[in-house]
Amino acid sequence: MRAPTKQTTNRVTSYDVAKLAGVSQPTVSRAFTPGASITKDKRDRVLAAAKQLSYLPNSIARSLASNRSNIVAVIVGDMHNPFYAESLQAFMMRLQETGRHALAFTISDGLDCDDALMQALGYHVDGVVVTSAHLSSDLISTSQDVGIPIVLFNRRTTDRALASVRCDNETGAARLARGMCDAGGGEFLIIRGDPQGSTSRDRVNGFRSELEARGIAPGRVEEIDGKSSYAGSYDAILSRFKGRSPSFPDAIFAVNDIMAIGCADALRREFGLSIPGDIMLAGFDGVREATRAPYELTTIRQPVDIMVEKTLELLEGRQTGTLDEADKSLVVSGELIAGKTVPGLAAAEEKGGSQA
Amino acid sequence: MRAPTKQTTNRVTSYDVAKLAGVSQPTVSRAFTPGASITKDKRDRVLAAAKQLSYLPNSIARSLASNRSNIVAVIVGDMHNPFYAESLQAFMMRLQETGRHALAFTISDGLDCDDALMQALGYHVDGVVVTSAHLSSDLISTSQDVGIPIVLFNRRTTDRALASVRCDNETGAARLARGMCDAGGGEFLIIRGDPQGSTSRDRVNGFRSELEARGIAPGRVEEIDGKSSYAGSYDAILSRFKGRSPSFPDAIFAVNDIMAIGCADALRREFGLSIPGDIMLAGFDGVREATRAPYELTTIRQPVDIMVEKTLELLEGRQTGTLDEADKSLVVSGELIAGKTVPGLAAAEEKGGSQA
DNA sequence: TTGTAGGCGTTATCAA
DNA sequence: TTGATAACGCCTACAA
Repeated sequence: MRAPTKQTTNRVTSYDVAKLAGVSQPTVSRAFTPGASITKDKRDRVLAAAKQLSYLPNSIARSLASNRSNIVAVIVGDMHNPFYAESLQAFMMRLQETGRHALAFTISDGLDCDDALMQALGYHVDGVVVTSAHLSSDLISTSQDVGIPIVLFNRRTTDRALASVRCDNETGAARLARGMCDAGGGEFLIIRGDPQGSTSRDRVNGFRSELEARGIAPGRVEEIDGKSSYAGSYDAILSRFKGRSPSFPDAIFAVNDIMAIGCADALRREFGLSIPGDIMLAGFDGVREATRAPYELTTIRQPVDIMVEKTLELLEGRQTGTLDEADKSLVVSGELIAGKTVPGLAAAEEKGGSQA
Repeated sequence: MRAPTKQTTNRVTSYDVAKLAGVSQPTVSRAFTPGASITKDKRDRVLAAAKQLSYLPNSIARSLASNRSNIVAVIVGDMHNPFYAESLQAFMMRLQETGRHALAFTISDGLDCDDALMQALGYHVDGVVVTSAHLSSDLISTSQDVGIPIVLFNRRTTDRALASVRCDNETGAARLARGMCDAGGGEFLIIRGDPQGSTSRDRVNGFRSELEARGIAPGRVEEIDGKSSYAGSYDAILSRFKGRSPSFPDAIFAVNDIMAIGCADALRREFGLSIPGDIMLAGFDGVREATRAPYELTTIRQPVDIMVEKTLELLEGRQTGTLDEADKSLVVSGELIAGKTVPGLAAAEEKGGSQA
């Protein structure tokens, strides 16, 4: 019951529609442009013809002509970390809501962040969001030559002025440290993530600073590498405490939730410990998984939706909020999720502050 | 220290490079085309000039001219289900490895699958992968007019001949039913997913058929709706067994892992049950989370990498494996992950079969 | 192997 | 408001 279009396979263009509707080609273009000056009558005629021919405006051609792709590249590091899966999801949704789309890249063995950025730039995307990993200075300057804005998400960089959006990692981690001290922590273990990444570093620093401020000697704070992943954290805990007669710390701070989850599973499964009965635990990110029954993790929730919104605003040059002058980063504050893995925190929150 | 390019902001084209390198524009094009006929000397000169100007070939223009976008749209339903996050990850990786990229769409309140497909078609992508949700027949025929191939992933459709790749859901579910019967199951509960979706239906049917074949009366198999999500499943279990003096089944089959996980958490947390001590549990998909310490779920692993590979082959018209004539679907078999939530299965697997 | 000429389907500019 | 015409940046013949 479809119209007897002449083309055998595909490729209906605005000219075909124009001919059928009895208008010029640019008029067809206008009919598909919201807010263009065109009479309702013509627009209707064009749309009818378009429907009849199964015409769809070619976004590729539009991009070329308008020099705007409506595509934002999103480079995401580790999709196995639910925080990044959630973030990608949030970017997709927000972009779609505003008529744009996400060209998604993942970092893997074969493709590092520079490669991904390079390829993204080739599409002349409207912007690039980098959620993880390192960018070489070379690539950054290339992107500036090409005129494509980049914003780092949940990362910052000191060596170069590159816009970024992140959570207040230091303060959040300090809040957790305070809670753990209040709950009686004396010996601490930190499971760090990527030592190269600013996020892990900032959280570790925030945590340690607060401990020092509380009079905890640095010697009572150990640090191990959880490789930013569930398995990395699980294995790190296992190999750290296996064999010797284990002497566990009072409290563990995993630099992100997925490592906290891996840590919790390891502590229970491998050592039969209970949380927080035997040992306190806190994470960071506030992913869904962390709130589930086996964990109910004490953590700091990153406000992903807000961060995504801010990131896209920065890409567009719009800019709400105050940029940190030093490093061009926009910092939003995290929300303490009391959870149940640090005793006393929930009550403290209700009273609106620390019970120091 | 960069070259004194004349343009103020951006927009270096192949003509600029050609001029600097002293060649024609198509030669520049060839220099960036693997396997094009060009002397090494010229290629080197072009590449040097390109680097000096920070030139990047414009993929958009290339798409328009060559009528090949190297972009595949991936429409993903629920990113909160780790199976889909994993699948998207796998698609991104495979596409990147072959010089293509994923334009990612997510289904949400504001954008249904038809909308997403429509927008994807507008980009004249090389193909569309649909991992979830319904497509209207209208849109499908439109896509055929436009000549863009669509492949369903983990879905099939009966009403129209649309290519699809899926796991052998019936056989997998039947395998689980067999294991549960062997382990002494007599009363069953099925937590189904989207009743509209073929995947849930197929698994339910496969499970029920096997039970019947084993002589389990249909009246001993109950079915509830878990809404394909963790929370949906958790709540379904909660409201099904709360209040009345609970009479639990022997075995629960959740149609996917994320629901099985929600079910496990609910059974333990809300009712203090142990798995498989008090009740057996099986899932489907084989996501990472299901293998973790708190769950060690008995499930069927979908071979995501293979399915992704097959899906992309179908998009390209290449086609290994045998298409089911009836519904154009390519079916791969799942792998039983014995886990620990159905007793005896691990042993049975070692012996290479059912112990019927 | 290389260069010339034309076209991909749209938006942008400018008259009418 | 509408239509002619010229970009947008590249690829694909075709000819040299």
